Amino acid sequence: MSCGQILRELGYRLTPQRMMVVEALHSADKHISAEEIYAQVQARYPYANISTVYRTLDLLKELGLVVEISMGDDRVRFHPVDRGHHHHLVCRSCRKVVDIPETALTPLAEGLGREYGFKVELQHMAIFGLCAQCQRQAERRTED
Amino acid sequence: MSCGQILRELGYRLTPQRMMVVEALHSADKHISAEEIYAQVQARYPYANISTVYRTLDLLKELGLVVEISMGDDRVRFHPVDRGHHHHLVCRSCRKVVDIPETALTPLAEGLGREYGFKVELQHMAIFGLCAQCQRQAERRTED
DNA sequence: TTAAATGCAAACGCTTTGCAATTGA
DNA sequence: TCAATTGCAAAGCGTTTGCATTTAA
Repeated sequence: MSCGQILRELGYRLTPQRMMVVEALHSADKHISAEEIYAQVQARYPYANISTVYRTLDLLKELGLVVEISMGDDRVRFHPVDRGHHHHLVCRSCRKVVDIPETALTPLAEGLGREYGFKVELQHMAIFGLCAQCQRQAERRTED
Repeated sequence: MSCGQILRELGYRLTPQRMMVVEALHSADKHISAEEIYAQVQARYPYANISTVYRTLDLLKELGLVVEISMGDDRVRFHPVDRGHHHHLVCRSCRKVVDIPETALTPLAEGLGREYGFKVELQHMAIFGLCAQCQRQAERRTED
């Protein structure tokens, strides 16, 4: 069932603005920020307002249809959950993001569950560090 | 060697303001935000300014003496590295933070290094999810 | 003595909010 | 019809910046 249908079924109005936000979320091949969604919506409907975008995203988050993730910069990004789960290796140096499968973290999640009773949120996790390329650059600088 | 000594040795001025920021960082038993540091500094020296706190934190970060970590709320927190490394299980529901040893993440880090050439930043990582207590509450709500 | 550091005030960028006008069901 | 939703404008919040003044070395 689509996000739009779910909204209507739960008694929320399916406004054009909400539809456009949902479509922008689904059209994105990568995680998308509120401002990027707003830009897409505004291109189709110039009177659209960014506060509506934020309010729609809040609603979708509340309903569990969308997850929010921080990639280390200050703007938060969004992703529809029906796209499947995966995680992200975020390079602190070049900001490149590599996606990794959900399974890469299941052993960790199981371990933390066993040890601490903590249920790791396995929807979208960002792991920060240095990518291979930036590691090599860092080594070169150290050698000089 | 203390942060203060290191600063001076690298040619930076050891001002009272910088000393107070460093002391606030070390006095905190948990990770501390810029505003919390500012509050402590201001209590001792009322003319202190929060921009000086931010500038000092930037410097300490640059020198690798302090790490920055986001616990999911919008304000970033800080921790002196000489306190040792560890990680955090942050409950998205009650915001409680449980510290776990660095070793809890080494298998994951080794795996990601092997598979993707990615060097996980093992200084301070925040892992989001649900604590045991909030899991039970969530279950109870579902049963009703 | 003087470059580095501070205090101040203003700006910044993202996000939220109050309120009157609009609109989906 | 009428509560839910929107657009607008303004504020909120943590953080950053430009600049004149002060200060550690």
